Amino acid sequence: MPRRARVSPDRLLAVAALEFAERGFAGARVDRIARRARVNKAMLYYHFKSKDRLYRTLLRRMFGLAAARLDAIAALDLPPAEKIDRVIAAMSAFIAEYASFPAIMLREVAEGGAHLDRATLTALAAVPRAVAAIVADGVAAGAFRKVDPVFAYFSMLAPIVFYLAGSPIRRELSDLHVIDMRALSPEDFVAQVQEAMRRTLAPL
Amino acid sequence: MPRRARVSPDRLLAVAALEFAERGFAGARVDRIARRARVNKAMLYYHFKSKDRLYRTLLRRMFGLAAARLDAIAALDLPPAEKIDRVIAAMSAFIAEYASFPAIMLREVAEGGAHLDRATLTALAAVPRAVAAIVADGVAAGAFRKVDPVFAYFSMLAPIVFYLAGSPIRRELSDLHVIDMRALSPEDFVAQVQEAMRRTLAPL
DNA sequence: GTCTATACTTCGATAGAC
DNA sequence: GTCTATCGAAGTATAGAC
Repeated sequence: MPRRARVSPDRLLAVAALEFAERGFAGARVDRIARRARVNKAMLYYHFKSKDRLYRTLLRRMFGLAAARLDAIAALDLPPAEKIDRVIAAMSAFIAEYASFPAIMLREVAEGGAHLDRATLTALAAVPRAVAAIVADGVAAGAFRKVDPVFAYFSMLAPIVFYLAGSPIRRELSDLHVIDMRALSPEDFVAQVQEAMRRTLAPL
Repeated sequence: MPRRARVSPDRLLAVAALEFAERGFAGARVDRIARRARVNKAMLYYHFKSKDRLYRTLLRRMFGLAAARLDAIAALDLPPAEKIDRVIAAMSAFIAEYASFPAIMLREVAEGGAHLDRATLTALAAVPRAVAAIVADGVAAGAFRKVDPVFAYFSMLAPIVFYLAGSPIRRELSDLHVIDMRALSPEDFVAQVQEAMRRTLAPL
């Protein structure tokens, strides 16, 4: 066993996630990622070839993990309303584990997928696909009223992603006494999204 | 009257909005803004001093305009539910006029307000403040159930901003035949958000 | 106010030793 | 696999003529 673990690509990716979430693709600095991961910059290039490939590798993995969890929920034998509840909880839990996810997602949507290749876009698309499938099933079974699955996807995940990605700016606004939006806890927020989706999807 | 209008800061800002929306602050290129506006780069610096100040000027104006429209709605003598309906329609109309708004908003939330000064953050905060005030009034008057105003703000505006900012990536996904999410029109989307908010806020 | 030319800096990427 | 040193491209900003 080596005294010090060999440089693990996983750790590099975790550090890169922080940098890309905070600064975006263009604002991220390869030097800074290397320094934060305490590896040499040349090592980073040895493992990932280029900044682009590092970024795409990170996103493919992140979106793949998120989609896998949603697919697992979709495959359960549960009432559609219960699945939606779990999807919301699962995304919130996923973000608690991968705190960089919301900012990266916001940036990538704004970016229009500019730096992404087909494989990465496919991984990204698996997230709305999983949610839309659950909603479509619920509508077909009469458990939900006739809503568009894409609308339902946006109205449950956009608030969560937006709200959680917005923690830094809310803190900034509070610190400068511009406006205080800290009263609502993330847990309460998620619970309110669940309640809102029950009402939004209920038949009648 | 001069043959060619003098370089107007307004036109520079409109062009800058496109560039910042597409590429973000770090990805935006001053050269490119100048070229797209068909002015000399030195001219741009003459008017705005620096990239930072150009960016802040743009954001202050954009958020100021949006907040002014919401404040006007808040001041009307209407039932709270009707105001919420109008807020959603107004934001959608605002984005139709200023198409760069959603992407810039997404990026700035992800960025945590890094490039913003106090005046710009104040302008930005006026948007949630206006919405939260309407919701709080509605709750106090018993027209809405007891929801958190910040939650209500995110659940009505995040889907709209996210969905409209996402047009480029949805087109990209369609073109590559990854997933097709074009069935839902922006008008239908907005109408569904209005319906969802009615249900979310209804007493009981 | 408007332009050309350029100074100065930062960054992504690689060569080459070990 | 890991490091030091550095190259070349690209970017922000300004000096100075008109």
